Amino acid sequence: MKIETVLREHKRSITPERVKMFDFFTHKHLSSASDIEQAFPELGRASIFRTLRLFLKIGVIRRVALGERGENYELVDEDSHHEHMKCSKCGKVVSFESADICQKIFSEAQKIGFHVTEHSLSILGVCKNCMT
Amino acid sequence: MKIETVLREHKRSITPERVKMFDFFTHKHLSSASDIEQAFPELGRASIFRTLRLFLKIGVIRRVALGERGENYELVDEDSHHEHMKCSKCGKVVSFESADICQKIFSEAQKIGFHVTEHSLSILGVCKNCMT
DNA sequence: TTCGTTGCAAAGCTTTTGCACGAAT
DNA sequence: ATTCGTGCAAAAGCTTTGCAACGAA
Repeated sequence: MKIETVLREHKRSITPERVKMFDFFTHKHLSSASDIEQAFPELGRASIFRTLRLFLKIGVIRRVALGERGENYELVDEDSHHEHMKCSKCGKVVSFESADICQKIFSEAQKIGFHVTEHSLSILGVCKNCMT
Repeated sequence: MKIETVLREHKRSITPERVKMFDFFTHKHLSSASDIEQAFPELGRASIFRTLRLFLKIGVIRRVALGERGENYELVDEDSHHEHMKCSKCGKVVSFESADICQKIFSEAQKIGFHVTEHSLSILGVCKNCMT
């Protein structure tokens, strides 16, 4: 996915700030606003939040809830659905394929008469290492 | 479930503030800190947050993510697992049984070597009425 | 040139902390 | 009597907004 193309499709300007943030997500898969702020101190905080909102809106990233203050985001991957599990001791995050959970959610939504636009599974626990 | 018993089991004082908050959850199932603050203006904000944290810790309530600023909480129901779907137009929240999703999560966690302590599924969408 | 986007600073919310007073055990 | 919990006020963390200046189209 080329961010330039997506921005053009949505009639939004291609700016160095947006390209920087997009590139950041391609190498740090799960990031928060403050991760980005630390990585690019020259970016204004407001622009970071505005760009995150834009990326959400045009479907470039999605929110990932992990039971914390402050949201996390990751690039949307069209053809692979996964969710995250976070160790509340060491902070490690593990992802796993979740196509079947996705499917379950959609079928449940259909029963109720809901059109799902966004979903996120937040799992906290303790990893093998931290179980002592 | 009697809150007095649970508090006693955990060697915590039984106070009118804690009882009030517990009772509030029994009739308004999904609530945020500010819902409680509005319902009981006489309670200090700090005590509300402290009590929420206590209730979380002793397993009386659980966090419910709904893609918003500010957390929501609900009473833990030992023998029925459900999750929530929220309409982003009208704000309506619908819950649905999710025993099978729960099971899937636990089996996935086992594979990875994780012990799940808390999980929450956040689903946003558009309900039948709002689909125009 | 025009309109969208940025950075800064200030404001807004939600949540936490320190401390003295008051209540529960 | 002692310990635990409360309220207040202040601080801290995260996110949004207003506005003037700047850069993309």
